[in-house]
Amino acid sequence: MELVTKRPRGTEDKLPKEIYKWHTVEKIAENVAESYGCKEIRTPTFEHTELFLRGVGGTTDVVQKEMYTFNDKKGRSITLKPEGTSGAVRATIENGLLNDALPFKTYYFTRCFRYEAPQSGRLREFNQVGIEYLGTASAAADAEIIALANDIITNLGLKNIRLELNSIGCPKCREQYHKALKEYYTRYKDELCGTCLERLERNPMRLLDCKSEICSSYKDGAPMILDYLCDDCKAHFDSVKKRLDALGVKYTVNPRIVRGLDYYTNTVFEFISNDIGSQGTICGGGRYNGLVEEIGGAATPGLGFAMGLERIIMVMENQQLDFEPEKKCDLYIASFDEETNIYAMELVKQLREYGFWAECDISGRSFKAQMKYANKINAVYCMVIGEDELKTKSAKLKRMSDGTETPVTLDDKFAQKLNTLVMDICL
RNA sequence: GUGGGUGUAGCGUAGUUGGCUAACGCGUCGGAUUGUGGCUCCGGAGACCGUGGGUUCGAGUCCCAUCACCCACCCCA
Repeated sequence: MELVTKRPRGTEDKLPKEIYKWHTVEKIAENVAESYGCKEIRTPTFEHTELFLRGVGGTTDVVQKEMYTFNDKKGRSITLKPEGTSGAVRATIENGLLNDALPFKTYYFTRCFRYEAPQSGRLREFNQVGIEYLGTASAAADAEIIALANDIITNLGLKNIRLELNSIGCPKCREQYHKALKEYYTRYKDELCGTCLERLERNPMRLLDCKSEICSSYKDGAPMILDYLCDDCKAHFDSVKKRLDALGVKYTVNPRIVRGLDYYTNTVFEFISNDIGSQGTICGGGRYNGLVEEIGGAATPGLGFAMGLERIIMVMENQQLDFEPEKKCDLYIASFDEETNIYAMELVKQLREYGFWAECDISGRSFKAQMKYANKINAVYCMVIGEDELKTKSAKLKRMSDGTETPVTLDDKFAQKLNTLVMDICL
């Protein structure tokens, strides 16, 4: 068959046979987030482009060349979320959630879209779980949210993950730092690329993640933000570190972590794996004290992180970690003709009401083919309904693993009987 | 955006210096004397050889383009 068109570049189909991996990861992330008091929020897949221009920042790579932006039928500029924070924060402000008890803690699962060159661990549409805390400026919150991320990683069983930490200061120390950066880079002004000349004026920190060969070659000698932190920011960073020590969360300070989104202030961090190739960051986040105000809310501090679900699953696969196993069919009921098949359907319906995974033939297959099918789908039990069983309302439950049979009466206690048998197998 | 590698049925592969109806394994569907699966045996379906051009009497095999995937740079989740 010739397909009209294939799946777009950089996208993935998550197939039924591997979906249990996703369920495993999502469940653990959700449980941990809720144990910290986070409630789920669901926001639109697309937003007005303006949100990301303001939130993420007009000089970032994400905004400048990676967004899926288009005009809708009324000519509005719409953008598919390139990241989760902006939308979540917009929604909390718009719905007045910051008027309730603070801090406001929330989590979400979302798809993100970035037009990039796909490679291992980098897709154009990818999934992440995000956490956001709004309304607390305390270093305790920084430590708690990093611990939260760490807990998810630990509960998933991930090994060899390192946490890198940095502080990029507040607007006050940023001012000093920008001045130093500007001074440094102005020396090479003649060699810088066009966008960097613009960055030099508008946002000198973005010079540090330019990909052009010449600009990036000056990165190593550039001044580092840690040396320009004001007293408050230094104290904040020290407190975060102290608290992480107390919580037993191991980290290394990496002064080069800057993060590609403009909204970050103070603490920034990344959890990194070496097991999945060069795109090893499985979690990234930090504090963003200016974001709420930037997109139109009352000045409110905030912080958060996002984990890349595809990358986490890759790590788990490479480390051969356990996922919650797939469910199996509890009972398959085979039959012979229309009459017995209809009775089988009735029984299956009852069992499903009890929460069992029960199946019978819906393809008009021969009895033998039905048995083969039961075997193929890994049914735990199977039962045959023929003329006799129909007449006597009794049958045998056959355990497929070893063939042992248990006689049962097909009355209203049948489901309970099956339940005890299924439970026995689990033990 | 820049390099390198790859593209044959659902999956994994073979296809010799270009030559006849493109092969094999797994999977799938069916069958092996009428009510019991897994093993074995037999059979069926399923591929315009990524796509489009070109060279040639003739191309899965050669050339060009294009698309996609993989890996890396970079950046990030």
